[in-house]
Amino acid sequence: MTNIAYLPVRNTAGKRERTKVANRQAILDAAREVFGELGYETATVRDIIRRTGLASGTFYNYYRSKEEVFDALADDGARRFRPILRAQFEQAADFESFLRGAIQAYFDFLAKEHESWRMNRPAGETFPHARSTPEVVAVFDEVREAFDKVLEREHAPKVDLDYLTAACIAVAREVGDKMLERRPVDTQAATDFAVKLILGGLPALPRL
Amino acid sequence: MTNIAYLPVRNTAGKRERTKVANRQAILDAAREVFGELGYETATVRDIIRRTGLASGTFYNYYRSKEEVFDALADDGARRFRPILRAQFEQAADFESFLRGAIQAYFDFLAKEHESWRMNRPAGETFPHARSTPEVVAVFDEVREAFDKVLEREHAPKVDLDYLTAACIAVAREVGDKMLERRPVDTQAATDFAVKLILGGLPALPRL
DNA sequence: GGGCGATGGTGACGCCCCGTCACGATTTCA
DNA sequence: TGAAATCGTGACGGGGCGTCACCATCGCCC
Repeated sequence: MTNIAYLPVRNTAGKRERTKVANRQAILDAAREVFGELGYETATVRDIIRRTGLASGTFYNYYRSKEEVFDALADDGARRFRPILRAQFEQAADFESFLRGAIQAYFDFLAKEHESWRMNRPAGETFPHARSTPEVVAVFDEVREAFDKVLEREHAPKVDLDYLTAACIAVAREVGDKMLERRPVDTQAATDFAVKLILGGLPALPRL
Repeated sequence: MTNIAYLPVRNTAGKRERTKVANRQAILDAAREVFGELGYETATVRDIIRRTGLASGTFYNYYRSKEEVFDALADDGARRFRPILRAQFEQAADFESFLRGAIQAYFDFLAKEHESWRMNRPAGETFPHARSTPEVVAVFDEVREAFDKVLEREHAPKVDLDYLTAACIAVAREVGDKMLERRPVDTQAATDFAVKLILGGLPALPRL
């Protein structure tokens, strides 16, 4: 009888494998903290790795550069947001409810992440706006696909989907940013604004 | 008779002053080229200064860092765009014509600048999205002011001006970016899209 | 026009961060 | 249990950064 319960922690593969995922995660966590405290520009690879207690060389066993670890963080965010977006799509009755659900979800997501990012960052410091990492592109594509399907379902006139997607994401991003600067942070109001702008504009768009 | 024509090049102040503006401009020009060829991240202060033939120390007599010279370039663009924007405002009959004029002007401006920036830059390389330099903030403020006045003039209902401005600039930026990726670059179509989206959305916006 | 103080270009220098690599410890597998 | 593979380690060379003492040149005034 090979009862797994008798073997200590055998349920999570070999030790090598375990420390690998642990290190990768530790670096990611440290990077999130350091970027939050020092700002992206100021932070150095060594600031990040120092916080993990690992040696400097070890960093490069996991990521090639500060940029790559930042992208990994962005990917991480996108990966966590994707299922939320998908859920909104699946339970949405029409375009309006999808749009509202998606934007509301994004703003809530933003507000929640806000804390873990902007912590003590020196004012004025800015992040590189999310790059085109695979997962981020995937979110963009997913939004376009969802738009396509929902508008198709409603027999809405064909419009420039690429522009529409870009515009919607742009509005969500920028209004989201402004929202975070206000006290109190009102995701409801911001959502209402963004949704009504887009929804009102949609019928006026040039047809293809 | 102190005829200026007899004095050679006395019209442009002393030599010190002249070389100063010349150097500053040379650095700015070199920076534009280098950023265009190498991308912002890859470019170094020494890449820039090397192209001017000046010594490395001289760079720091004019700018404190690569970031600052980039900001100066952004300021430069904003400063050149501002009068265009202002002209659109002054000759606009109503909100629609102002919006259309401003966005068309911005897209034309973008398309024109496009050449001098993206030259041979390695694909995927990205610029830090325009920072909050004074002149850039001024453009943002000017847009908001213009919106305010035009909407006031038309007795349009009060809406969240900050969100509206942010949203419009966001749409213009992002649709502009996408526009530049297409061949041929069609500023007309892009303008039409952006204007109709915003104009359609405006009446639907929540009132204050 | 000549001498003197101020201005600003110069490039070597020290500093720090980067990415690598040879080494050794630890784990895996037979 | 011993050999092989894996991976953490930190010292090291390379290079970009920002500074500074030096000196050529300019502006100014006698």
